[in-house]
Amino acid sequence: NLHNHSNPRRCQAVAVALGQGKQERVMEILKQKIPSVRILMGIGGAADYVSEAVKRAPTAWQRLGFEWLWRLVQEPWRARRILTAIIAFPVRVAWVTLRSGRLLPATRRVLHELRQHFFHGVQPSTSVNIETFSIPELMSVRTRIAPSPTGYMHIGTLRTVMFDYFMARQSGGQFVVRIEDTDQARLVPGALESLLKTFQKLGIDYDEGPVLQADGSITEVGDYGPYVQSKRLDIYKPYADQLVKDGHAYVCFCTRERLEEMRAAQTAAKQTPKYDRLCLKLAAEEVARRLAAGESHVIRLKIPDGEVSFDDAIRGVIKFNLADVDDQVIMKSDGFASYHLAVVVDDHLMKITHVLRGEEWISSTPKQIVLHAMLGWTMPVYAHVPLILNPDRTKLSKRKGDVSVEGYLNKGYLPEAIINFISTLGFNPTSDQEIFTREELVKLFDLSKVNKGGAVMNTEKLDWMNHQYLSKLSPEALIEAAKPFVTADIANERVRRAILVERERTNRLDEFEPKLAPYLASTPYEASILVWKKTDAADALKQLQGVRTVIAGFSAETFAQIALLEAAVKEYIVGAGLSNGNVLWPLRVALSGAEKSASPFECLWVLGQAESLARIDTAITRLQTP
RNA sequence: GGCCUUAUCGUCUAACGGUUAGGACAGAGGCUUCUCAAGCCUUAAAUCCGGGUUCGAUUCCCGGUAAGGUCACCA
Repeated sequence: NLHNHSNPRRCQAVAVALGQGKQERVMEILKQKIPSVRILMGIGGAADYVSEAVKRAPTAWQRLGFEWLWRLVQEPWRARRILTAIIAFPVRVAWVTLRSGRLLPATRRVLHELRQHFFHGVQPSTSVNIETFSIPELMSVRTRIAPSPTGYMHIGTLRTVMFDYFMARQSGGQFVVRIEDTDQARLVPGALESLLKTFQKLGIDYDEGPVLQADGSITEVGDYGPYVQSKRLDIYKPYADQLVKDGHAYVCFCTRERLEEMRAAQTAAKQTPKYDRLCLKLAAEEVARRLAAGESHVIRLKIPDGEVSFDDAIRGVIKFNLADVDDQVIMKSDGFASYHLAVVVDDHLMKITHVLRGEEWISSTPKQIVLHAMLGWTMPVYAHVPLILNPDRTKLSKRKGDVSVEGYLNKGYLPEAIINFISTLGFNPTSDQEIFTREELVKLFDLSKVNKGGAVMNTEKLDWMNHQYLSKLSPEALIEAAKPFVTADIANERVRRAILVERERTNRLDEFEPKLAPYLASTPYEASILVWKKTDAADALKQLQGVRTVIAGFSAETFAQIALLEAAVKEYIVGAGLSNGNVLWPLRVALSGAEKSASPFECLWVLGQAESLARIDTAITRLQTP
């Protein structure tokens, strides 16, 4: 039994009266299948309290904490269970406490309740509203993302995708991709392909939906297709007709002009724009006649009176007065279902259990609740995730920053970094960890821990995170990742080494291109920068000449490793009784041509012996010719 | 304007009534060092305001304020 399963935040597992040892087994299964379930404690006899199969002790007994004694007297056959609860359980808690050296949250809670009970006479909390669900049903979490193909994937969509993905993967359920393209006017050619390609680039796999093949064609996988709404047109119509037949919806012939005028008048009168139900008054014969005449029409939902509420998995209960809800169009005059009908029908037919979507959808939820009620369907769990914001705290827009996932990919952010960053925007399962593997997120994701407030997209932090991921890449993986971002030939050993050396100073892959140039061709520089701050030009010249002879004598083996080069150069410095700065500064500048650069040893390694000597010679010439 | 939602350092967040309000990014300072970067250490920085409930409120309740979302034959 799960307390209030529709809201995971308040979802607590209570395993009940299945017999000795079986409660633990149920807890175990629950914990395995639904990691978000929090198990507080299990005490024998809970089911009896819940079902009120036992008569509670008189209040005085309860207050004094002797209910167990009362029950023992009343129901001696329950002695074993009651004694287990009052003796064995505390003993076990004490044992766990001693062993771990700290109070478990559940224990703290119980102690708190006991103190409240004894010192303040507060009644212990009791469970209410128990609903029963079978475990297999809980296991089959099905989430979906339903983008409309109007361009690239929005960064906010990606976050919802990740949350959907985590929920499905952690429960062994399915993640479905469905394309919502019922608005023919907004179709963008190629947008669907681009969207699916982004899924591939990010390495996000889904169980059902359209899949982009290597040859560019699109095929579908899954048993609940088609997964593109424009291919499901005939599926919606019968439901709309049924709603009309049942009196839940009606035909409307109002022209767009009339609707516009009506709204203008309502706005002028400071009323909320809402359809005035003119066509609801039409006689059945007239409707039939005008329909037969082929008059352009839509079908509107007849929103009933009253209130609806739903339990949002992130926000808790949200209530609406249906008087504020407009009679929504569910079938458009072109014969296409509108969004509201299509989602409800599709989510139902595709057996979606959890609907995760952006906060902007909250106000359209009542329409969908009404639709569910009219069609006699049970509602999925709704979770409205917060918006991603511009630095000025308005809804993220193209004008104020990059909103497309492609855009971030093209700037050289690694897929895993983008995913890590976006998944932990508005959600963090820990108090001090920032970098999470995808597996960790799958395991730790918890809808009830998702923040309610919108979050500003902080690209500086994304840069930092990308740098973290970049520095963890293997040399081969780094070069592979950098390949699309550099124009130089990646097969060139010098290019490869330069990338490896420069990664320390790189946040994004697109920063490599300008950094590679100085390694490929020497750049002009002022001779004065060859001189270290603590010395003069004469010394710089002398040190360069000295170190040049040493480097000229290095073997190919020495040039194969940075560490060997460093050891060899430093051996020379120490042996000749010189100091690091006097030698290394001019050497480094001679090699890199810049005041700020990688270490001289790294430069030697990248450039190789011949090029290094050539650059040192150039520097020497510079110092000699004033 | 109606309805709905939200509110912890500049930013992202942690703290399920008891913490000196924790971490991260960005900032400042230091160590290291041939420079840069990285790394390490230190530092500054927050519970929107007002009531209530409570021995005790960032946390629960109410009221303000501010911000955002939404009010289509778009999704």
